[in-house]
Amino acid sequence: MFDPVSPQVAFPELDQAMLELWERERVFERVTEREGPPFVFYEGPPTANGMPHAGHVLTRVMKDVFLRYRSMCGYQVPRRAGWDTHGLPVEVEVEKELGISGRSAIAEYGVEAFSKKCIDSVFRYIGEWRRMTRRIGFWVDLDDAYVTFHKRYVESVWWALARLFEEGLLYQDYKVLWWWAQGGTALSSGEVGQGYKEVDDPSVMVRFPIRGLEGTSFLAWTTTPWTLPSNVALAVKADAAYATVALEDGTRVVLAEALVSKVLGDAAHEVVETKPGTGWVGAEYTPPFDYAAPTGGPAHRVIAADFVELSSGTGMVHLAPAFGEDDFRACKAEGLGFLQLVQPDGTFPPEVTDFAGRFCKDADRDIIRNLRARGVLFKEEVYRHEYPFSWRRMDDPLIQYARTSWFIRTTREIDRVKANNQTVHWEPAHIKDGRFGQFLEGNVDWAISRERFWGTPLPIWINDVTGAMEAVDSVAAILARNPSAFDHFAAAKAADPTLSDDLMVHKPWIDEVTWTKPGEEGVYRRVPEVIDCWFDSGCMPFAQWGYPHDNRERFEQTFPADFITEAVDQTRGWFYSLMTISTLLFRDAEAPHPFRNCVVLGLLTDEQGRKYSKSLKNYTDPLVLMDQVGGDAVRWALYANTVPGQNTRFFDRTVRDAAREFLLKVWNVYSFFTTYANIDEWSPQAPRPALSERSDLDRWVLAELDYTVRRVRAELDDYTAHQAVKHITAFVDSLSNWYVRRSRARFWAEGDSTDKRAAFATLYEVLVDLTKLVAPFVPFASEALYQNLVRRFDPELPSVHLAAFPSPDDARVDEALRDAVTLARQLVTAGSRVRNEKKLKVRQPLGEAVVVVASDEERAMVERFADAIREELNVLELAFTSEPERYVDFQLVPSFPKLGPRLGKDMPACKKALASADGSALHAEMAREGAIRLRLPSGEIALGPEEVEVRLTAKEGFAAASEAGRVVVLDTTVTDELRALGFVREVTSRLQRVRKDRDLPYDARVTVRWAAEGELADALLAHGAAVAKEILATSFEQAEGALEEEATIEGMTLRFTVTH
RNA sequence: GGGGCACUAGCUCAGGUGGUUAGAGCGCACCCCUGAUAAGGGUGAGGUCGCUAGUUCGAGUCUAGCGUGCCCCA
Repeated sequence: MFDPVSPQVAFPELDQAMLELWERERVFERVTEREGPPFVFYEGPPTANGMPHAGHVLTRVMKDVFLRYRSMCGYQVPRRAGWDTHGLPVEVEVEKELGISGRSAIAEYGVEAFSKKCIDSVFRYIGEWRRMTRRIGFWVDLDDAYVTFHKRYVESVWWALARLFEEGLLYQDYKVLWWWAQGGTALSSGEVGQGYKEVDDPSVMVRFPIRGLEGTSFLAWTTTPWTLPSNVALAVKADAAYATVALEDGTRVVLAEALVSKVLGDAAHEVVETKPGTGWVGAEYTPPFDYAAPTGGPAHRVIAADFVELSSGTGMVHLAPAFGEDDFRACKAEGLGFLQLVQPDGTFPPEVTDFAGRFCKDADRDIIRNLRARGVLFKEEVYRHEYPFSWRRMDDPLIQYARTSWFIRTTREIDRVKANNQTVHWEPAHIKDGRFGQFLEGNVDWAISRERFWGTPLPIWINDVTGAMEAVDSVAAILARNPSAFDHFAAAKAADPTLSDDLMVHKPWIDEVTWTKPGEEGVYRRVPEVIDCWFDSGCMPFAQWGYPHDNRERFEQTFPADFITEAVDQTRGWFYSLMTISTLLFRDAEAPHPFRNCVVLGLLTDEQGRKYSKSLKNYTDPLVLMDQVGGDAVRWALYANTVPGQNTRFFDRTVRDAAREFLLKVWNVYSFFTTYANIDEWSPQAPRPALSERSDLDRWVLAELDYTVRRVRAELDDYTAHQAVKHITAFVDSLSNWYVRRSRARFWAEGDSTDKRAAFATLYEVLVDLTKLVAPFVPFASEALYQNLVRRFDPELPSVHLAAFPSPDDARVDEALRDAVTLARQLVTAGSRVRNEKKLKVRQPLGEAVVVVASDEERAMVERFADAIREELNVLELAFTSEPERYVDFQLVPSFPKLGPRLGKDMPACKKALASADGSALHAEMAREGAIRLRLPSGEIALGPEEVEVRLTAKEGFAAASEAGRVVVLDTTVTDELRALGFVREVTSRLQRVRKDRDLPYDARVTVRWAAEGELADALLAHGAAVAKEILATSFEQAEGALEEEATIEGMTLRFTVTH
């Protein structure tokens, strides 16, 4: 016996039961411990210091489906979790918690205490992450996760950095970067990109008096007035024309000729001279401020630069090399000096006497006022543009700021990275040469250092006297240089035994590590920087094992990954860091590495296409949704609705639809099966008829199943889950709406028969395979089915997830059968349309349906399923006509795919010739001769039967309809006999309803007494036995007197009593 | 300013290698079925496939330009 299965099911409760089952039976452990060829997966480490949302759910279920699939295919699939624990996000959370902000505040609070706080903060929401991960059914080993701040992990990262240093790929340079002054650090381009917002900024034109030309000034333009005290040069466009313009007040200004009217507008002016930009190169001028002089080279002269544009401003650009990347490069190329009159905290230094101590951008207004007062300001405007702010604190504007910084020379190796990229399978494919490829094209050296606290310390020590540098790759390497290097940490640990050993490789303790070298003066001291946390996560292929200090074998076994997937925002994040680091370090490895297949997921948005956001509250907490409709519904909805790389509007309705359309349909079939199997005491151990003994319907559904298995395997091998879902959905529809519907009577037939045994065996086999087929997608429901359908009879495997994924079975393949059913269903559709149009309800039997098909092959196909078509259309006879011309018009259309290559330019003529010819005659000719001849302008051609399609259209005047080129004609005459049969159906239906209303067991026998008059009575007298059989009545007798119930059929009264 | 992606039915979305009747779900209208039943199913209406050119015998599909939206970068 199977457990009885109610058609009503509470999926959330079922989820819980399955989760408990998995834990009780250690299913996850058994899956991962199994032997098999490896399928390597890398988990991109999330940061657990924020709440997980639906987007995280998407990546987790997408990882899960492919991993479960591979496990079921016999691979050994390691599923190690990881956590990203360093970096600015963590620091900022702690700052918020402490109510402090900025580098100096942290230094004041104490770096030691701050680092301890960071460790506490990193796993603040790990409970929520664990709960979400478990609830959605993502199998990952959270208890053996790699953690980026662990000493062993940090040492691996050090090893990577030391290698790069030795190869000259890690260097220090002075560069202009986006600088977060309040936070005291530079930001990576990815971080900067997250902080753009639209703001109004001043745009000023300032007079720069030309030396030696009394009364004449360059008119230069800038949008950052606060950089004017640090002016070093002016830039012109070499080949542009520059005009000297006399103004009303007698002064003269120089600016690009093209911009004269735009800048001066209606004001009276006269162009007195024009010369090219090159004519001004070298000219000297007096800068607007003289707080300090540039050092290291000449200054205050005009240079030519190619980035000068004439679309706005004056065509003369103020250059402050300390505060602009272009400026820096241009001035350096000319050998000019340098001046940086803003301090790292963003304030003006004391020598800028008028503005000392003020935040530079806040001083813009007063600087403009000062310029105006001195008559140097020419014009002031406001312009609106996108400007970057700190993504962690959107009130803090970033500034471009020259700093010394550490870089990885990625540009030197970028061709290797590109070649590696070319071998990766990206899904969707356009990422390779699109977003990711383009990013590589624009590659710049990776600014890797951060002047912060909580991160992997840069493992470079510099001799404070000689300047010699050393990179170390481990604690052991440090101890080899100075055995007592960590004595201070040991002392700290003695004072506080809870101090984690992982902190010995972190600030501030690591900063106290020093050494000397014999015969060399000076002390080696560490540089102050930590590194970009993207470098940490990019090292995970080896750092998760502590390689190369540890686990060399494990690393080699798990490199490269077969599969990773994350959202599109990781293109410049994890995908880049993984591939770049791997390419630089493992240059001899066979490409692709460190990942072979990468699925790039789009963003989830709300119904209006807006990003999910906490402040808008425009999404339901995924945990709440799962508790309402179940984890499988959420998973299925995500697989069915998200295409890799595409944003998806995902909201509650999507999930509810998924439950209804898919899960409930499968569940209903399952419930149907168990109900009748139990009534018949059928069990899987019962003898099963061989395939050849089963009906066409059985072999059809098995052929469909096999087709689906092949398609689903192919799609999952290609990482296109959404396509796999489509094939499964189509199969479930066929199973439910054709196989089960057509087979119902076979299951409730009396007694025993081969056909009945075939039906049970077939539906059982289909359900078991379907269960395995959908297990990677909907692990909970499939497990529930498996437990009841399989495990109770075969306790060997405790879980569907330990079973083998269904394999193609050549014995089941039957394309002809699949085509025949497709045709039968098309004819049913056409016939249903006729009934609909003629208002002939299906319960009224009709005498005959005439089918018109185009060929003998089609006729044979139809005959194979004639019974089904008759029953579906409720007609007594299914006939074929010998004179199709009576009912239909024939039209021949060229088969374009077959004829196109042969005929080429003659195609339109061929189509026209066929359309204008007599279709019936052509059809007859084809039947007679096996080919038809057509006269085209270019000559005569012959077309074979494969080269044309025959289309039939129903003629007017018949109850007929065409579908896909076939026609069904119904005889709509309702004879008395047919009318009587209609009554029988009506009465049967009413009586069945009574059984159901009384909740009688499916196999309960009843007796019926009835009374009626006229033709209704005649019908029941004639066909009472048929009614009785249908409703399991042991007697069905006409009666007099008091009867309990009454029904009206076509205006006639039926009275009856049903007794159980 | 540069790059990427998208634009298909009222809504949400599918549509290998170009092939001539462009599909699904939801919604809507009409209807059917009734022991899979607090479900299920059928039929229908609804589409200049963003616009304009081009390549081709043939373009939702390929090319170019344009428009709109989103993402990324500057």
